[in-house]
Amino acid sequence: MSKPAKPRYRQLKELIIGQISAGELRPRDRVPSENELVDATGVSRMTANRALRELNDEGYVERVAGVGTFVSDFKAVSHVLEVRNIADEIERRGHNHTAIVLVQEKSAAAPGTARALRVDEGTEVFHLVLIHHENALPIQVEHRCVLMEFAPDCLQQDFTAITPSAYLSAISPLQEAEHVVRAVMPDAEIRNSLEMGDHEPCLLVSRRTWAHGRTVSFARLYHPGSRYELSGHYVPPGTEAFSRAGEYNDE
Amino acid sequence: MSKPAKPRYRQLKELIIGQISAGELRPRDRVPSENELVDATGVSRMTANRALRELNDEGYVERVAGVGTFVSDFKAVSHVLEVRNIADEIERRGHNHTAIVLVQEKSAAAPGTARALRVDEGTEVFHLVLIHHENALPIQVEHRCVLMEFAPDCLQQDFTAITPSAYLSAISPLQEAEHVVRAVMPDAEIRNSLEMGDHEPCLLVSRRTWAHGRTVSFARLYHPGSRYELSGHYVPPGTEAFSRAGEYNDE
DNA sequence: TGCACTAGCCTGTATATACAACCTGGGGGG
DNA sequence: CCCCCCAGGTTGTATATACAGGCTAGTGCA
Repeated sequence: MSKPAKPRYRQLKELIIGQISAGELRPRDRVPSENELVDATGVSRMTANRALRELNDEGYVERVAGVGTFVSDFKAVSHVLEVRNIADEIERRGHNHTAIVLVQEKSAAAPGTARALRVDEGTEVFHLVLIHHENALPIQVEHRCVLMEFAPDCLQQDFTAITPSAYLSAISPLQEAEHVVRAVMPDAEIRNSLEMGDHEPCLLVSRRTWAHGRTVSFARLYHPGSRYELSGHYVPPGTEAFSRAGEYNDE
Repeated sequence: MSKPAKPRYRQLKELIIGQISAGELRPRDRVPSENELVDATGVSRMTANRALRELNDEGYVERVAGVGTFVSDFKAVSHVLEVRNIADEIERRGHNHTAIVLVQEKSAAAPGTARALRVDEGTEVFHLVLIHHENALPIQVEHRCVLMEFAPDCLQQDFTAITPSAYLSAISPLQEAEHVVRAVMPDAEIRNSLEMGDHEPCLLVSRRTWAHGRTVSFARLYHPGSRYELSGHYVPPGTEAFSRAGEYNDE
């Protein structure tokens, strides 16, 4: 008994997603046009159109009438849980971003990290610790572990020039991301690094990213509670955007 | 000079969204079938199909082959920033939810609240304060302000039986939502309500919701940092789901 | 009464065709 | 040399048509 047989527009979508995942199509590359897909696969143009249109709606590609279809940068894929690059975020606010690298080494994965990355405890991974500054004020401590096979030249990178997040996006097409947000009290090291007062809480974002179905990286991002917030809003498609939230304290 | 004229499938979508927003079509109501739309508006069935299909993709409606198209509940609209109903969330974990109502009154909006709701300072609004428990352990303090015109019978509701979030969803189709997440230290009242230790931080979620383009409600949701986390992950459509994150601490 | 089957409506997909709008590059005129 | 304009490729939309598959209600038979 044969399977229900996936519809052809779906097969086309998966073909293209597969090429993006495999790295054959990289961000900003041109995707075959509708007519080229028609010639190559024998479907009708409306079917190719539907495949590309849905890939566009889902953020995989961006289409420009009269020009063509191009692979998106990952950030465009996810307006769900945006994979924030702290440097972009700061620059979008018109501020200046700088970073200090505290640790950049190969070391054995600690138990929690090993579980997060789904590797055996003690597996060697790249370990990074950075402090990110916004206008000279520390805004994030980044503890990151990266699987060695995905970024063999990790120790040679200058992470004051390009953030680990941007570096990983560049070398590997990120496909899945998971965030867990918690409020925690920082230990002395984090508190010092972020120049925080006593009894001031941290917003801790734990982020795992995947590519090709495998975990690539696990990061713990600590932010001073008094200087950082996460925000997001949902606007149904077709509605006009509205202004962002500010601070709303009643005292 | 006339406008570019929106495409007809878009007009159709907006027509139906409008009827949902206006309450003419309520959740679980049947939406006209493709052929009915063809007869009513003169478009071709493919055009009606595209309108309904996109409304389905966007979560406004749900379609069942052979049966029809039906208006969704709001929760399905946003898998972007899910509008969490704490009671549903707790029940999904298989736990027991109870709530205590501390305040349920009409009062003047404080400055920050007035700004968040975009009303004049001192405007009378409904003010609610609840403590939500998960298996008898306090998990959330909810400070909520609701515009009176949207919920005139707010003072008569029994919010131990139905959460304010569910109540508001039921009386008005929520369309836009905004969340801001911060780590803060609780004041004594919150700390007591949540049975928290000293120097333990709170995860504060500020949420505004809109309907019909107007702000409906503004809520501050305080959670004990040691017992609560927010999580979300992005998986591109077509990929198999993967297991959720747990706790990853290295000490 | 109760069961099986079918007619009919609904959505899902696929195709061929047509025209509009957009963008780029190149050729021709000033 | 520069600018304008147009040809051709590309996406965006609309339509008519066709067939497949899911679901329901009602018919009719046992």
